[in-house]
Amino acid sequence: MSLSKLLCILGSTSTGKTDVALKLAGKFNGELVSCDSRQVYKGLDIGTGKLPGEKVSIKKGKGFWEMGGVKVWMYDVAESKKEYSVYDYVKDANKVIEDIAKRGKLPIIVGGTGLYLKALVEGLPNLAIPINLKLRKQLGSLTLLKLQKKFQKVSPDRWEKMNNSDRQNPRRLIRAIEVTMSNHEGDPSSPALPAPQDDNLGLEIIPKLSNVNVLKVGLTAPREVLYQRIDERVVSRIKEGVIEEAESLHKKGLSFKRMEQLGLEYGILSEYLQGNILRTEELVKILQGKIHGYARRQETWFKKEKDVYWFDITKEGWFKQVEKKVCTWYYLKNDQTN
RNA sequence: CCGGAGGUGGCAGAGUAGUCAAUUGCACCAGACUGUAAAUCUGGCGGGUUUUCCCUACGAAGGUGCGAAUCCUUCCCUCCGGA
Repeated sequence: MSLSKLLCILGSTSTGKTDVALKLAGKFNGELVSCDSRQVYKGLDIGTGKLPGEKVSIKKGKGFWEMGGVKVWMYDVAESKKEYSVYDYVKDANKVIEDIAKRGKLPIIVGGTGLYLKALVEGLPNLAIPINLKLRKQLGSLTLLKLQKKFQKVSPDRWEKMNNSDRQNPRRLIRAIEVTMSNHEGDPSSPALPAPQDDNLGLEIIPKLSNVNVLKVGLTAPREVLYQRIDERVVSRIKEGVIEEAESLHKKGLSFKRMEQLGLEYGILSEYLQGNILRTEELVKILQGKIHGYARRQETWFKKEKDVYWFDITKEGWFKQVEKKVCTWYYLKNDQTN
């Protein structure tokens, strides 16, 4: 792969990642690659914050959006009715990144979805084990207790290693069973194979980004500031027409059930459109609270992310420092690892 | 001014004499997370250096009682109806 450098801008929602990425793209000849589990869907625009905070011209090209002359990829790559998972994301994003690099541009990943970012940059061992719809449907009707029993039976050793929170998480249990069953080659009664710690099944299909010089720039703000920004953004998005956006998505055939799966704005908006929330004042409050929680979850995930250069966006001169950091990294020869 | 309803922890809202520091939801705090990740799940959430321990708490002040958020009295306040 001709790829050599990769810039990641990460951080929780409403820290202004896209704006920063756009500016850096202008300076360092880059193109953006969105790493967001919801921006991949067509039609979810206002609610997922596809549009930058600062005013720039927007054109839609083939497979990308163009903002102020900068290409932005991985928007609108999936239909909102269909499920699109990390697996799809890693596959598609890899192609996009490779293509950007081939054209001699700097790929800039703009990420709010920690799992996707991790999968893309570091790889995810079990990614190649596909979803087994039949099995999921079957397991989906079981109670928590039955799921636990089933998993204990199918893979006692992995059960032992599982933490308490995951043991009570039906979704995780189902996937764990799915992974184990696939290792047993569909026969749960056959002897268990070693836990797929390091299997590289997926690596042939999904190349991990190896030998790449990655710079991770993280954006943060104190809680109160973050919450305030979120609160303001909720209000302005309603003005921009998220409600109408959700409404038209539903008219075009997106079921309320599916909207709920999409979470946050769309999940709550679907409640609103169904009349379960009456006043928009209340809608705003609920949205704000939910997004605070989301931001918190993102923070706890990103806290563990290694080698991140963090910048507090409330500190004087933070952007200059970001630029400086990126600049020295960008012009550094690749063999002089930093 | 009269009649009716009511004042519970940040909010909403249970409890209506002992098992209540007080169900629950939200918010908030901390955390997990190898294919739904804006998802899903776990723990905490009056104060006191761990505590089967103490203190302060259910509008305020008194009272009854072994014991009150829960009963009685007065007061303050809120809401609805009548004037």
